[in-house]
Amino acid sequence: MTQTTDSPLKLNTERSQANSPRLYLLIADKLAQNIAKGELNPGDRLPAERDLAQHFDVSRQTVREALIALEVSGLVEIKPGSGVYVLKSAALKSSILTDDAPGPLEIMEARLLVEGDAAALAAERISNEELLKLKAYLNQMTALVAAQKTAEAEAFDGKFHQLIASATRNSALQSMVEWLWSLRESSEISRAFTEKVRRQMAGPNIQAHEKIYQCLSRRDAPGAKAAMQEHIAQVTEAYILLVAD
Amino acid sequence: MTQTTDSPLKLNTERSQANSPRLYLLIADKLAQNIAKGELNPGDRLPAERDLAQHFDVSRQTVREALIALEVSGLVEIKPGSGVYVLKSAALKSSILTDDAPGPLEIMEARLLVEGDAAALAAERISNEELLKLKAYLNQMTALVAAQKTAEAEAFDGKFHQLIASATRNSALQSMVEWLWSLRESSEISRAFTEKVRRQMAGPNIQAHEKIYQCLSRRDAPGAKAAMQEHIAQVTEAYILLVAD
DNA sequence: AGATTAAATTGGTCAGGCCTATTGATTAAC
DNA sequence: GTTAATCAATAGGCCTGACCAATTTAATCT
Repeated sequence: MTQTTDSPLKLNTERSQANSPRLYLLIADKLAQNIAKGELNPGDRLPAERDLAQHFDVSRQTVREALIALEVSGLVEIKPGSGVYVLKSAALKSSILTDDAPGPLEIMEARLLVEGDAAALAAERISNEELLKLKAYLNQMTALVAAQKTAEAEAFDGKFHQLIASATRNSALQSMVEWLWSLRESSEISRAFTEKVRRQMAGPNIQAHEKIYQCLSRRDAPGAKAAMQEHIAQVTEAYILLVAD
Repeated sequence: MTQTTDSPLKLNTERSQANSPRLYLLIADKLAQNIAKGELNPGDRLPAERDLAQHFDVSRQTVREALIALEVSGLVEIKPGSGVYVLKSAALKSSILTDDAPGPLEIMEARLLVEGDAAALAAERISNEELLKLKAYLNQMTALVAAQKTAEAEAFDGKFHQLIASATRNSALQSMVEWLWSLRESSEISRAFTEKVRRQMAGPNIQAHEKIYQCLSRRDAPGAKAAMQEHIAQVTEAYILLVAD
């Protein structure tokens, strides 16, 4: 869970139709799965490049490329002369790749708590500049919703929440919000829920976001927290209603 | 902030000096800088691998590894048979990637909020079995502290907190607590922080953990939250005092 | 046993080669 | 003349085999 907005491994990008199953990506994927599956624990040293090459029946260069992909993704650390080691945070990062990702309700519950806290903190620390930016997002969101462009509107929804997290001046908090947001697309079931909600509600709730913005602009920490939690709780409610189908 | 010219890629993180200047990271860094500098605009195609190799006076494999690093970082897209293209979001990401790991105080602040919430949730959902396990951890921690084995005691400290997070029945929350805990070893400064606190305080604060356990055992959510936050605040306080040195 | 040194291991890089996919120009067909 | 098939140049994908530098481990010598 680094600051990079997208998922740790963007392996198999859009491979819907036998596109380019580049070998090193397959290898990287397999290794990542092994890490996520717990067969490789944090701190463990991976087999030597030469051994991996033999095991997967590929060249050493391909293995190297896979390992570099994993390193840049933050799953492993390559120590020249020593070996390749699984990082402690690897399990969390690779969890996005696997099916044991948190469910929609878990995500929403976590967001309720974390983003609530973040809103409260942000109310005390947000700058006027950021408030202006927030207002701008809100306006664009409003316009896009009015224009029925819900997809684009949701992009600003994300930016809105992310900016609040950023205003906490706490990068750890920011990363967590980012991560929770990214989880919406992490699993099949989450994607399905996001899609359903997207269809059900015609874009983000403008009033809810407006209320959050108002609280932040007057530096009302408890109010911001309450407004944020109310907002997320409302979305969660929509989730639950959809389950009834 | 350190005066080390932050590269767009988080490659070569916090190396004080000539640690492992792996060539492919240098190449990736240079290319990323060119992108960030605007010399390579989104949509542009990079020179061919063979040309880049000649330009940088390195082997083609090294260039390939650099390009793969850039691709995983989301800066470029590699189209087999066609070329390497700068992505639209490249400029944005190259600036985002510069930020480093959360600092000790950020970590503690995040823990204060997240673990506080987690404790409250856990109080409502923890099972008797888990309470027993928690008590067992507490006992072992106590014994180890008494025996001056602070290192082993801290291991149970971690287990204690992790079990509480687990008791929330929310895997997202659990992952975040796990991540925050792992961050203690993520950077040089955080390691130093952990080490200092470790030396200063003779092991985990038994009383604080006891209080948390008591609240959980009587299903007192607000109490558990308060106790947890008080505990973390106390550790943070200790750290701030140490900085005064 | 402890310190020192030598050997084995591991990642880093280079060289040259062959394959497949893409692309654009050439040519053939309509 | 326009379109379609063809072919060659170019791009990345992957392989073999080799050598270097850092690290680790084993052997050796106090």
